[in-house]
Amino acid sequence: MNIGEIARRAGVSRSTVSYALSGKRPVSDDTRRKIQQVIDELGYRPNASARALANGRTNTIGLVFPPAGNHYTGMQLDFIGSVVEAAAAYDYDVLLSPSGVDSDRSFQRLLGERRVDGAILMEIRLEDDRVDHLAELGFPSVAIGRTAHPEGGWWVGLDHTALAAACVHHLADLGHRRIAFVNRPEQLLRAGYESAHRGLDGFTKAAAERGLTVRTYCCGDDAASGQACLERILHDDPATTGLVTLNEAALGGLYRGLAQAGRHVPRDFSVTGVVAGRWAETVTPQLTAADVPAEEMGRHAVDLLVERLDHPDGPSRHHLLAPPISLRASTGPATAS
Amino acid sequence: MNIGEIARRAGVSRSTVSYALSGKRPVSDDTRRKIQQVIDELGYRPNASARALANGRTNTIGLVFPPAGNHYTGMQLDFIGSVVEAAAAYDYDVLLSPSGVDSDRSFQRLLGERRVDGAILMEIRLEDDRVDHLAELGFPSVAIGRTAHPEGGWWVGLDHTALAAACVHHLADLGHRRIAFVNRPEQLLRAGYESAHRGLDGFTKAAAERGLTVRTYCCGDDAASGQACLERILHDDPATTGLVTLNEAALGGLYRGLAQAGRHVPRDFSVTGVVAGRWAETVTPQLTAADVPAEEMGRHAVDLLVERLDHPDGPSRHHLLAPPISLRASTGPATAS
DNA sequence: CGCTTCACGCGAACCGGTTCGACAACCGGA
DNA sequence: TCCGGTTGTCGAACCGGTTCGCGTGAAGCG
Repeated sequence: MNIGEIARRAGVSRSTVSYALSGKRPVSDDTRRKIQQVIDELGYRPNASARALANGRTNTIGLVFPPAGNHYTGMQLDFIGSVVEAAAAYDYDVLLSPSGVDSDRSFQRLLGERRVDGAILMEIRLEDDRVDHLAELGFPSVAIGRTAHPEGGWWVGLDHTALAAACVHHLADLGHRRIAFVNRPEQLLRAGYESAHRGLDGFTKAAAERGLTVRTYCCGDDAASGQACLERILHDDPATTGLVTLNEAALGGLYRGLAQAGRHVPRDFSVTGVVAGRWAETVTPQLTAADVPAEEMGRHAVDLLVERLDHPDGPSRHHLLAPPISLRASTGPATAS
Repeated sequence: MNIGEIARRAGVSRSTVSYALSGKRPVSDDTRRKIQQVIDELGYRPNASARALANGRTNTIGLVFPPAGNHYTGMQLDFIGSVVEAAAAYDYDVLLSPSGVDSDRSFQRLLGERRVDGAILMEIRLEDDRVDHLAELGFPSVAIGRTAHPEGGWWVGLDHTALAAACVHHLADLGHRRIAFVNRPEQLLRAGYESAHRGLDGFTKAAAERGLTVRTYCCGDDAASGQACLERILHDDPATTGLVTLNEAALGGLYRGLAQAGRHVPRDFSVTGVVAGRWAETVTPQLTAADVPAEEMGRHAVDLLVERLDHPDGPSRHHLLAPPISLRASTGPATAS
């Protein structure tokens, strides 16, 4: 069942059916009604591939996300969900593309074979060849994250530097003098992940400003690693009274480590960081944290991409977000020890 | 840059280029080399829409997942990740389709417009019109979950009945006599979600078998609801000493409620349920639970779908999984009270 | 009444691939 | 030398839409 069949049954030509559907040329009410009736009767829908071939747009956007090998964090899930939902509102479908080790292959599929009109990139690195590559090609894309040279690019990012610094100031204001930083896994830091780098920067600078004694750690994205990391922290400096973390997935393990060391949160030890709000609330006591507005970021990314697709020659745009710290129950004044 | 351009530069016809690429007819080594050289030079890749139009296959599978309105659980994330990864291994892309309120619209896009060759459905209901609809159409699809009448269908499911029963027996063996069941939200139960129904069934029957006193609850998919639910449980029957849950997202809240009621896990109260292993380990004490093998299920679903696509006339297949309970630290003998 | 104007619909070309039938060149065997 | 079979290549048709240019009949106008 194709457009020719509809045309035949309605007693008109294929082009007339096409115009009746698209409205790009006037069609008399009579014929339009007749065509619509046949379409409803047969439940006809135009073939997406044929349409994409003819007018050069697939009405699909690609979402390039990290490989499953690493554990997913809740934040990534929220990104995916909100991107899909926002795209649906614009009548775009979302094609998932794992950007694994051989990111070239996946990229070739998306771009070279023209499967998508534009792309949204997650898990950005400070020096990101994917971003550079797309920029060179002039291919419409929006990054969720910000490279070291974001000027002139399209992105929506989180001000990790400021957020980590805010966490440090929060702890310093409470009187903490010896604190630790729990980062994402070392492998990601070495790969240049922007959140890991900027977060670390913000933490280090703010701590220096306040004259704090600090230690920084990398930690795997799971509970067991979090627990192990906390043991190292207390082993390296038992006088530590607080920590800042970017590592959502390790949070449960950090709490467990504290409980087993007999440190009560927040009486003996304060915990804070940058974490999606929904996850900050699952731990007890609930985490005082800068809540990552993942859903808002996903929506923004789609809005920007659609704008870029609709106005290819418009100026580049971006959003830099810096949500405030939500005070919950995991931080408190440093005890005189 | 298209196949005609390649043909021109290589001094051959378009069909020869096509055959050189597909290998469906012999091409002399000389011409093949010449063609390959031009292709490499120009970085040519065949247009996916054109190819899909010509041979009737998109090399894309649709993943129909629940709308973002409800919170996602970690399990769903694991499904998505493993499906994408498994599909990539077969050279399939994955198109995400939110099956929201107007699931018809999204379905029409996927099927009517022929965007995908097959589909994987998540969040199955006992009476699921999507499954029925696809079965009527003979459209290749695989369900992650099992309807009330799974005979002759393609699916990969979890034996929630058996798993919930196993949890009850585990608690009963430890001497618990009064236990509660914490289900998914009431809205989902009413909608007929299979895990909620079968889990409840398994719990109820096993409890009756063991002569236990039980209460069952529905609980929202977030920590606050979990905490509230636990308060209700202890209010309704303070002598309750254990619970079984399917609700991953509420788990943190349940623990918090217990802590605030002064019940120590596992000394005063035992907690168990059916939860993805990775999340069972984030809480303290770690949850004794039947670990949902989400990644394995996603892989199986893709395997089945690809088999169905390759052999449209083969007999239907399915996998019913029933992972054992992993003993961790959240259950213990009932205290004589 | 003859002329322009406009609304409407048609046919053909095109998007970029795949596939089928035909044909030329070459080979060995009778 | 002629014939039959291979091998390699080509042209044309096709997949199912969109879009451009043109023709036609009716309405508008002096």
